[in-house]
Amino acid sequence: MGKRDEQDFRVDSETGESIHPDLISSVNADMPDEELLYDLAELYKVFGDSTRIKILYALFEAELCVGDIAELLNASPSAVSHQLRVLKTSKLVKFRREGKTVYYSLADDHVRTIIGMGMEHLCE
Amino acid sequence: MGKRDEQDFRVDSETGESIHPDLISSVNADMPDEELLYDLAELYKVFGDSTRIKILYALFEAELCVGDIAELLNASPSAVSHQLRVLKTSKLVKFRREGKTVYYSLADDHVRTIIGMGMEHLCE
DNA sequence: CTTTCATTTGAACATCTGTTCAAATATTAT
DNA sequence: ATAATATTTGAACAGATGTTCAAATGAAAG
Repeated sequence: MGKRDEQDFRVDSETGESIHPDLISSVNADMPDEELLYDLAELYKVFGDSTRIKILYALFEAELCVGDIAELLNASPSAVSHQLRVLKTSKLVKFRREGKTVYYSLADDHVRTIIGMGMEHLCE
Repeated sequence: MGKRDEQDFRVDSETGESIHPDLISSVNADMPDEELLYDLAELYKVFGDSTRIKILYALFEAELCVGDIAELLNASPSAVSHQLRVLKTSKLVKFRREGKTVYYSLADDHVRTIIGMGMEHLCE
């Protein structure tokens, strides 16, 4: 985190004016809050790892426990658990415990829709 | 790139069986190709940076040149250009040259839809 | 052809990320 | 209690990522 407050760039050396000042103002007016855009990027960051995408895709089909997911992805239970924590934090998956076993499933249908959109963009 | 071929985990020390073998097979059968899932993650990775999200959002409103975007985001033209290259590579933006100036715009409406989905997930 | 402006490029650097490994926790059975 | 199994956790490490800076390119004007 933390890469704000740089400086002012692109101020014309003579006049102090930018190329399209009006356009900039009008676009700027319609930009969502810095924080919202930051959170949005954070959300997509979660989808931006193939291990996590595989986990989500696996959960499309069924509720699964950590060990099953690990075997399915050919990954270590530890690695899977670490990533499940990320997905949990982003409220993309939910879980329930049954004895020693913890079962994970998709939190809601947004995940399907978001991934579906991505697939559409890729497959055309 | 490159983190395949680890080992086999989770093979029961005695029997050599996993907890839910049938489930694993059936889920595995419906999983898309490794490569497709990888590309999907790569696509989302592009959305997973606040600078790039801001650029895309700015382009929702209008076609803009590099300098304008830089001023809008309070970032250096160089940083913006680097990120525009990433967006170009992912076919999310297109550009045209007019004299010294290069104008960028959204490649298609998928970008809007994908970002819209993310916003929906956040704002509920 | 030299200058100027807009953009791009490449290398360097600091930061972030995901996996591994070992150890800890949780739950059930003996 | 002790053992066994499933999962979680934390530290360490390697690799990826985004910004900066300086230098290069492209295009129009003098």
